[in-house]
Amino acid sequence: MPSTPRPARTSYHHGALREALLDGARELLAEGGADSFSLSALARRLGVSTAAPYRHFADKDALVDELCGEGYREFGRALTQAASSTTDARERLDALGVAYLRFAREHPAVFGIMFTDRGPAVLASGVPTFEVLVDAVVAAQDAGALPPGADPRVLARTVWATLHGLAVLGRRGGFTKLAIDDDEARLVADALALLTR
Amino acid sequence: MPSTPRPARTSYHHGALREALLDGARELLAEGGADSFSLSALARRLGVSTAAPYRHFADKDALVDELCGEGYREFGRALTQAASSTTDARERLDALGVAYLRFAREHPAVFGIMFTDRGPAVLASGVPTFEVLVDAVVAAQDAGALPPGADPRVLARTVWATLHGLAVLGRRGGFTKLAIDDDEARLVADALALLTR
DNA sequence: ACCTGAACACCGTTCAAGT
DNA sequence: ACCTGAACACCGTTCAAGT
Repeated sequence: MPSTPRPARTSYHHGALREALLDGARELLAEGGADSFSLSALARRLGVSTAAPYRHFADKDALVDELCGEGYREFGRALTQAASSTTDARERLDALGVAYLRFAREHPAVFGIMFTDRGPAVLASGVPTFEVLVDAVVAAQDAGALPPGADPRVLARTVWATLHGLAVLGRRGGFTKLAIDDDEARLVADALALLTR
Repeated sequence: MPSTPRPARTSYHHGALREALLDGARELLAEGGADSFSLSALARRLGVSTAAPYRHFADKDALVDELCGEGYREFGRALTQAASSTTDARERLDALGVAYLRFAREHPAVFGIMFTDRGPAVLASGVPTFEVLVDAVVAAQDAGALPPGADPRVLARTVWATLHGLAVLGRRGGFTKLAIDDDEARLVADALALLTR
C-alpha cells in the first residue's frame, strides 16, 4: 500500500518510477522474502522494461540499500515512540525491547536485510537507532536499575545484543523447537530481569 | 583444505564427487561469502558438468543444509570443548561466550548460513548445541552466579540471545561505528558481568 | 550407477536506439 | 531526461543420452 497513489501509466514515460520501484520492492519483499526478490520481477510487475530501474538506481544493491535506510528510519521511529510511552526508566527498557521484537516480527524481510552484510553506509544509518537505547540506559542508571558506575555505551551494547539475539533467534521459531517459545513481552521481561536489578 | 585427499580425476567418473562437492562448497563459501556461492561455479571448479551435483544432492538447498548440519556439529564441539576447559562454573560461561564469538568470526559464511532462514531440519540440528549452554547455566546456578530459583532453560535462552546478538552485531564491525568495538573477551565479559552476579 | 550435453526459464547488467 | 529492445554472461534445474 503506497502512501501516494501511483498515477496510471498513460504514455511512454512512467512518471514516478523511482517511488513505484521502492513501493513495489517493499511489496515483493513482504510477499516472498529476501531471496525471491528480483529486479526483473519488479520491473515486470510495474510494466516497465528490465532496464528501466537502472535510470533510478545504480544497481540492485543501491535499491536495497535505500530500503534498508527507510527501514532504519522507521525502526528508529518505533523505538523512539516506545521510549516516550512511559516516564518510568525501568519500564522504558521493557517498552524498547518489545518494540524491537515487534518490528522484527512485523517487518521480517526488511529486518533481515537491515542486519545482513550490507555496505558501511547502511551500518552508519543504524547509529541513531542505537542512541535511543543509550539514552534509556542512562535514565535507568539514574533510576538505580542499572549499575551507575558503568559506561552507558557498554551497557547499551549488552542490552542491544540481548534484544537483537532474541529478535533473530525468535524470528523463525528458533525457540519453538526448544519448547521455550514465549510471547514477546515475556521474552523481553525474562531477559531484562536478568540484566537489571 | 579437505581432510581426505581427493583422488585425481582419472576417467569419466569422478569417484568421490559428493565429498568433493562439500569440500569445494566450503572453500567457495569461505572465499566469496554466501552470495557468491553458486552450484555452477562449484561444478566448474571441480571440472564436472553442471548437472553432476544433482546425482548427489536433490538441489542447492540440500547441499547447503548439509553444510549447516556440519556447521552445527563443529559449533557444538567447539562449545563443548570450551565448557570442559575449566571447572569453575562462572568462568565456564565466559569460556562458552568467547567460543561462541570466535566460531562466528572464524567461520563467518557458515555461521551466517546456519542462522538464516533455513528449513526446520536445520533448526532441529541447533538444539543439541543449546543443551551445552543449559548445562553450564545449571552449574552456574549451583555456584550462585545465576538466580537458583529460575528455570534454567529461560536463563540459557537469555544468555544464548546475548551471545548471539554480540556475535551477529559484532561480526562485520557493527560495534566499530559506535566506537565501542572491543575484543571478544571484553565483549563477553562486559555482557556476562551484567547477567550474572 | 554416475556423469555429460544441451536445453529451459530466469537472473543482473549494459547499451544503442527510440520518444 | 526517461524508457525500450536486444543482447551478454550467469544462474538453478531437467532430461535424454553416453560410459
